[in-house]
Amino acid sequence: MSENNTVYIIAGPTAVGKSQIAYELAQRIDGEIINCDSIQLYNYMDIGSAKPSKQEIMTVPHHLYSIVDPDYNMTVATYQKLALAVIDDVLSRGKVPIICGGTGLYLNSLLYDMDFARNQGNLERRLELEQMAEENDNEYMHHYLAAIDPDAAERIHPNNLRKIIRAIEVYECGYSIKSLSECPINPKYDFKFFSFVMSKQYLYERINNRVVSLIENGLEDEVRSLLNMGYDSSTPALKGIGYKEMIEYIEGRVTLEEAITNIMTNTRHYAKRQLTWLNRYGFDIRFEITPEDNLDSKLNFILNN
RNA sequence: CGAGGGAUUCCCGAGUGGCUAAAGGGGGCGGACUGUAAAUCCGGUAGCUCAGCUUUCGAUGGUUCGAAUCCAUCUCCCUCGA
Repeated sequence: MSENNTVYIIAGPTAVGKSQIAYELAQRIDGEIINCDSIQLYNYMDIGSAKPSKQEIMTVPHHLYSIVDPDYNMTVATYQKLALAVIDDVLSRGKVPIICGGTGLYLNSLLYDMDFARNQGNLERRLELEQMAEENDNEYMHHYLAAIDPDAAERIHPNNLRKIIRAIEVYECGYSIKSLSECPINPKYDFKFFSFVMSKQYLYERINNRVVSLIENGLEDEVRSLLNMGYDSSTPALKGIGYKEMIEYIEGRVTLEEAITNIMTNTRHYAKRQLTWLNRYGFDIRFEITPEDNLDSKLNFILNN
């Protein structure tokens, strides 16, 4: 319908207020929001993952929120496929896609022309390799990788078992793990990539407040009901921040107080990793939010860039 | 009041005469990252004019060539007994 291929991206660390910005932006530019948060993809995990409210979801179309159950084996490749399809669908209807979320790798899968189809891997083989890693040490596994795929081995730290195993798995499927630097930007879209950051002090204050409100909003009940559904700490999604700590509390291994401080600490760590990740881009349009900024100042910034 | 135990770097916690600015963990700080990514992993972390010097192991004084480690006194904490 239109040859406009503009895709907005609202990125930033957890708790900077991305969802709200995306929501307001969508209303101004007739946009539709596409989730780029690995945990918000899951059903029944609304409070802990701080999903947009039902009210917001009813007002503006939100895509890829609550689309799989907590035990679903999600991967970037799947996410990429789903998200690209949604982007194209939104564009085809003449609306503006607004990607919102803080999962860096998932964001990369849209921003860059990453071809996951060629790097498949093999789950069964992965289990064998994990077994092999248990019987040997990290160094052994790293040597093993170095023998077959020296380039990958050079890029992966000897202690990063998970990545070593993945690289071996991929190599045995006839491919090689690539480095992001080999990947061009996805030429199909015209990205307007905004990242919102904050001073550590301000961000951490917001994180702490948010954790308190998650608890007040019923995080414990949400986690209990997930456990009642049969999910447990081994379920992939329940390893998310807020969930794993609450499970420890519910199982009596820590006090509520401890669980809360653990959630705060882990969220801060996560936010720091996100900030580090964002620094890699260099082509994002960055807005440093201060306590004095209101929604309008953020929106005007986006609309004027 | 009597008998024991303890005070260690931001926190927890090893260390019982030199190899100790002090293990390990946590936190804080920085970083990496193409199929679990809210994951996984890495590096620093007393100060300085930084291969050298200065300050640090409750406080003060002592023994010793040399002390977080031994001795004395003091302060605070814990346990048991009155």
